[in-house]
Amino acid sequence: MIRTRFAPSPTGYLHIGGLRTSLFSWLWAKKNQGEFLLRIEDTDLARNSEEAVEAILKAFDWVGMSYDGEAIFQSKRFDLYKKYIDQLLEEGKAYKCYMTKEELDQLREEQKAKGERTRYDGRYRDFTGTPPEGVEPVVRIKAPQEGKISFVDGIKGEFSVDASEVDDFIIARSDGTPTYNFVVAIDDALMGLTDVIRGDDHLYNTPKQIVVYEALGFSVPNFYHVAMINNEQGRKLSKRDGATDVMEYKALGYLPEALLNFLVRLGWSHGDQEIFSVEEMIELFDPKDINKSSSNYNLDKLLWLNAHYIKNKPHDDLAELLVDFGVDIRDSDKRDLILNATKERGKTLVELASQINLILNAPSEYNAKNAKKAFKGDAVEILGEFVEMLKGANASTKEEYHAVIESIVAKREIGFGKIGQPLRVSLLGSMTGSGLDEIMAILGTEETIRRVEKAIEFINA
RNA sequence: GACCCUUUCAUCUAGUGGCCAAGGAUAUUACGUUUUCAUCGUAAAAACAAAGGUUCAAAUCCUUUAGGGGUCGCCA
Repeated sequence: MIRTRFAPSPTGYLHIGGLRTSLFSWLWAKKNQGEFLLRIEDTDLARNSEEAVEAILKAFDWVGMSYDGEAIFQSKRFDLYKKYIDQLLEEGKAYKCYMTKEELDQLREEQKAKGERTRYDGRYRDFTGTPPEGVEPVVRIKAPQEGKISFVDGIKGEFSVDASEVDDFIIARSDGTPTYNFVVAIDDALMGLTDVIRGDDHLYNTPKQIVVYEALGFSVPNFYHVAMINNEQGRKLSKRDGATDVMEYKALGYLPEALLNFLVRLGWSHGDQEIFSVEEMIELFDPKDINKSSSNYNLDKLLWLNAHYIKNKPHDDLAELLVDFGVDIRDSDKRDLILNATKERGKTLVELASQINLILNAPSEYNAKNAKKAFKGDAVEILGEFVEMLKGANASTKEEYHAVIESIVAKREIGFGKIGQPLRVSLLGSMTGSGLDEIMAILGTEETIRRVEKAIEFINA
C-alpha cells in the first residue's frame, strides 16, 4: 500500500508551496487507495504554536483534503526518540561529543577561511578519555567515512553525495532533545511511509536521514523532491508577492477547486490538459510526471481558472459562498436571474459580489464623467418616453423588457446605444455591466422606473 | 566561498534522436458576436540560455560557460 504524508512544522500559516507538495502526496495516496498521513513537526517547542496547527488544519479543510488516522505530534514522542538514541549509543553507532558551541564556531570559521564546506571534524568519534568538566554533551551519529551515500529520487533521478559531505551530525542536543533529521527518519519509518514527496530544499537532508535509516535497520522509502515555486519574476516567493497563506485565497474570493487546479499544474502536467477536477487529478496524477525545474507563480492563470470555476458552479453553491462576501440571495426568487447576469463578470467572488451589489443597490450618485457622456442631448426625452412605455407594457421577463427597448428604438429610429447608455447609467450609475434587459428583469418595472425617474430629475436639476 | 539541483514563447507547460521550419494554455494585440462591459469565437505575435562537440539526423546525448534556485545550525 502506498502511504504518504505531510509534515509541517507549526510555525505559521499553511503556505501555498506546502499546499502543493501535500496535494501531490495526497493525490498519490488517493490514486493508489493508499493513506495520506499528517505529522506535526513540533520539536522546536519555542517556535511552535497551537494556533499554527489549527491554521494548517483549517486550510486543509477548506480545500477539501483530509488525512487518514490521527495526526501525529512529534512533541509527544520524545520518549520514543530517546529510546532510539540510547540504542544507537549502546550499539556504538552514535557517541557523545563534548565540543562546545564556541569550539564549533571556531572550527567553522577556520573551514570557511580555507574555502571548505563546514563540517564537524569527528574529534570525539573515538574518544575514550575523561570528558571535559562542565560540558553537557550532544549525541552524534556515526556517518560513513568513505564511499557514497546514494538514492534514486523519483523526480531528479540518481542522486549521490560523497560520504565526506555528510558529517557526524547531531541527533540529540545537550538538553537531550532529538533533532530534526533524526526524528524525521524514525517517524517516516515507523509510520510505514512508502513515498516521501517534499520540497527539494530537503534534498541535502536525505543522505543524513538515510544514515539514520541504516543505523536503525529501517527500510528506505521512495523520495520525490519537488522544485520550489518562485514568484512571477522567477525569484523566491515572499510575502511581498501577494498571498502566500492558503486562507488568504479564501478571503480574496478564490474557489478551492481553482486553487488546487492552479497548483497541480505548477510543476506537473498531463499532456495539454489544463482543467482538472479533483477526481481527474486523482486518476491522472503520477509523480513521474513532475518537472525537475522550479516554476513561477502566475496570478493571471489562477484568475482565469477561478473565473472558469465560478462560471460552472451550481447556483446553490454560489449563493451560499457569496454570503461571506456580503451578498445573501439564497432565498431570492431572482437568484438565478442575478447569477446568470453577473457570474461571467467576476473573476473572484469579491468581484462577483460587487457586480451583484451594483445591480441590487440603486446608484447613490452618478459619476460626473459617465453622466456627462450618457445624459447629453435628447437623453432626457428618450428616458421620459421609455418610462411612459414601460408603464403600459406590463413587462416582467428579460424578453419583454428587451421588446420595450426595441420598440422605442424602432419608433424613434435611433441606435440601440442612444437609449442604452443613458438607461445603463440611470440604473447602475456605470457605463458598463450586465445586459439591460437582465437588469430590468431583476429590478422589476417599479424599481426600474424609480431609478430612471431619479436620473431624469438629476438631469433636469 | 564550497557542494548540489535546474534552464523550451512574458508565464505554466507538451516534447525522452527523425512525426518539431517546436504543440497547448494564460497573458497581449486584432477582428467578430454583444446596447456597453464581460463571456464566447477566430486570428496574430511570441521560445529550445550561449558556444562547442557526437550523429546521416539533436530541443532531446556529451563538454564548457552563463543565469536562476538550494544546502552548508545543538532551526525545521
